Amino acid sequence: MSKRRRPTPAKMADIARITGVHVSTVSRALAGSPLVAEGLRERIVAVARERNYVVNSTARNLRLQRTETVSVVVPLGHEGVQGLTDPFYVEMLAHLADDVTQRGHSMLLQKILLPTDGWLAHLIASRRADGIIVIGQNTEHRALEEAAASYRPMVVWGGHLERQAYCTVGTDNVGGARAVVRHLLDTGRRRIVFLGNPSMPEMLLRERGYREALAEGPGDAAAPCTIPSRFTVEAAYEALRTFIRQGGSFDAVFGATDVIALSAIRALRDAGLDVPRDVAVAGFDDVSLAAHGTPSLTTVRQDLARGSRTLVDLLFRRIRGEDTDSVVMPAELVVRESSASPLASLRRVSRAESAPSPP
Amino acid sequence: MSKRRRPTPAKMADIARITGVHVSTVSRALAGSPLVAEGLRERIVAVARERNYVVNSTARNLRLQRTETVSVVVPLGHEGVQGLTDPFYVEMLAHLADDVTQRGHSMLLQKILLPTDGWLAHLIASRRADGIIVIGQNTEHRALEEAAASYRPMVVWGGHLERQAYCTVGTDNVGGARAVVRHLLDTGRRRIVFLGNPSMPEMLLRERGYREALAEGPGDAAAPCTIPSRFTVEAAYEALRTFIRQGGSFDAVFGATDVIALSAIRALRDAGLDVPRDVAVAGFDDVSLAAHGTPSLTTVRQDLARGSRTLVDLLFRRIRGEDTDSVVMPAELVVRESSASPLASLRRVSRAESAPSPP
DNA sequence: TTGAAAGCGCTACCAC
DNA sequence: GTGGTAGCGCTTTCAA
Repeated sequence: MSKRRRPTPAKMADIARITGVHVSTVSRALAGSPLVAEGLRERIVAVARERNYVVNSTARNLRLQRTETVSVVVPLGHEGVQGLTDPFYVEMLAHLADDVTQRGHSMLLQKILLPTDGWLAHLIASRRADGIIVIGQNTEHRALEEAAASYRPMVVWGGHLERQAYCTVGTDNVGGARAVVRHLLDTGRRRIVFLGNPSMPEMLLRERGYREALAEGPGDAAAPCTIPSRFTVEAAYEALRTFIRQGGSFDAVFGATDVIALSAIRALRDAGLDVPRDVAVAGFDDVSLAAHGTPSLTTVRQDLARGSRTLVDLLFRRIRGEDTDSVVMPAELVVRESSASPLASLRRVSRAESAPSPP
Repeated sequence: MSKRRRPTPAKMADIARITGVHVSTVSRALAGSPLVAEGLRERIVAVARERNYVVNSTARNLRLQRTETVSVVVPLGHEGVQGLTDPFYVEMLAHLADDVTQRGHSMLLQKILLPTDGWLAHLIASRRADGIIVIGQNTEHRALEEAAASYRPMVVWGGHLERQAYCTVGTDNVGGARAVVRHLLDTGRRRIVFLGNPSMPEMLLRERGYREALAEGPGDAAAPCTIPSRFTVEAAYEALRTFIRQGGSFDAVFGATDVIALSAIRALRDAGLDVPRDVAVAGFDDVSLAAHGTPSLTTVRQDLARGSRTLVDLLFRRIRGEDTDSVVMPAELVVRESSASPLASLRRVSRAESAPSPP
């Protein structure tokens, strides 16, 4: 309603005037410089605190030629709001917020919906941040390659591809996928499908691990079969429903992410199939939901706390001008109910179902 | 490894030199001022684009006395990483990222773990942002009140309390809670417990709605009973398990949030109780998970897209110096499986259980 | 130890 | 229309 005047916040010159010294002395005092006499410094700090004065970071940053800010950017293809809602990204974000803050920097969060040409170059050129952390390559491998040619302080969470120019931190996607598919084969599954979108590097690597495990597996295992699906709840659900409706035959689903795998479980149940009796399901990520559903989800754990720490650590080294190699962290297979052996399930089921008809 | 020199990015003076005009002209041209001759402007813009020049926002902001940035801050008590992971916050964040970006501003994300005295005053004084959006009051009502006395551009997502000084946007918590509890009473439940932490304003209001509905309900309904629980998966699970173990008697649980309600379902199941046959469960928020679980969750929907838009809209009006009133949005009851009538369940169950029936 | 002054990169006012 | 210039609030070099 009323447009009252905003109270002008104190500036360094005000503090200087009040304490009767020059601004440069205030600046030194507030920065804890040993040049300022002990007593004077205390007096200045006291006045500053009393007036609730905090150094203007814009002016400070202009002078110092830095921003004390890290940009965290999430490129999303057609995933929309849902994309950022994937628990994987979220847990990563929460960790990054901690780790970046701990280094005394602010965190700028940027969602890039439907990346347009030059978005990354523009983001870099605007110099709103001292460094950039990109979460997930999505379909932006090319843009990242180009940016890395001239811009150093950037680290990417994602899959490590051959001969890539940019620095990544990520899990051993191939190894993790191999382990989980081998586990499915070991528990008697023979027609395993892959549900995911191999146009994203991480998914591509997981699919590669899937193919490798099948190639090394028993001779009676069915050939690899990839059902393309974006990584949203709805997309995965629909993709699998369609596959089932079209008569696709399989006894296990390896979802490229946990969100995909959990959607697969729902699609299977809605199609009247039992998990794990009829179809085993496994995912990738080990988001917190994975352990709590019914059935709980077999998956591959990614250590996000460590991932976040590594991302931030490498980024700050790059900001300092160092060069850093990519980091591939080991993956850990987590076996839960959704991939229980069909034989075990059969036993359990027969007990329940045979009860009414006493032999 | 090698500490290569970072290439110095172009500045406005460079563009001026190249095009043979003065910086002020470049500034005007890039700002699209009608003062610059058409042809000249195009030439300048072309050179800038070619050199990949983007205006230095720090310098620009210092000159313009603003930051083109909005701070989104999430105060967390003892919830830790889990707090930010609550799907409710996350969906809100994703929307805010869109809405803030759409206004041409950047979004600073700040998690405040275990708020210390003066955190908000400090955040405001640092002037890293033109305005602040606080998501959830948590236990910071006092701090918000104090800040609002002198700082205008701040909007808070949360419950609207009597005589509060700061501007909030939120759902009608009392009304939503009343509706859901009335629904539980209507479907035959009589011993309804509230699971949540009334020290947070939103939860307090939901608890008030719960009490009001019970007070207005049938005479044979049990007195209100609040089981204190923080809003993390683990806390809610443990709180209810303990209550059950101590012999608490109830036939319905109203969780203060969906995350709490979903944890309650797990706790009940693990205790051998069937939802909704033995105990009905309802939540608040309608996060995307609520619809997809087994059983699906009865809850109160909050319109986050609208909430986010309103928050951002009010904030920008306040940044412009306007005064704005708080907004309370209507709540919508969403009835799903978790609160199905015990009679209906009984019928279904008896059909299934009477078949084997050998005692 | 403290003060004075330059200057970070930009925008806007005032001349012409 | 365009150029010159002051100044946003701060840090740091150089003098004293």
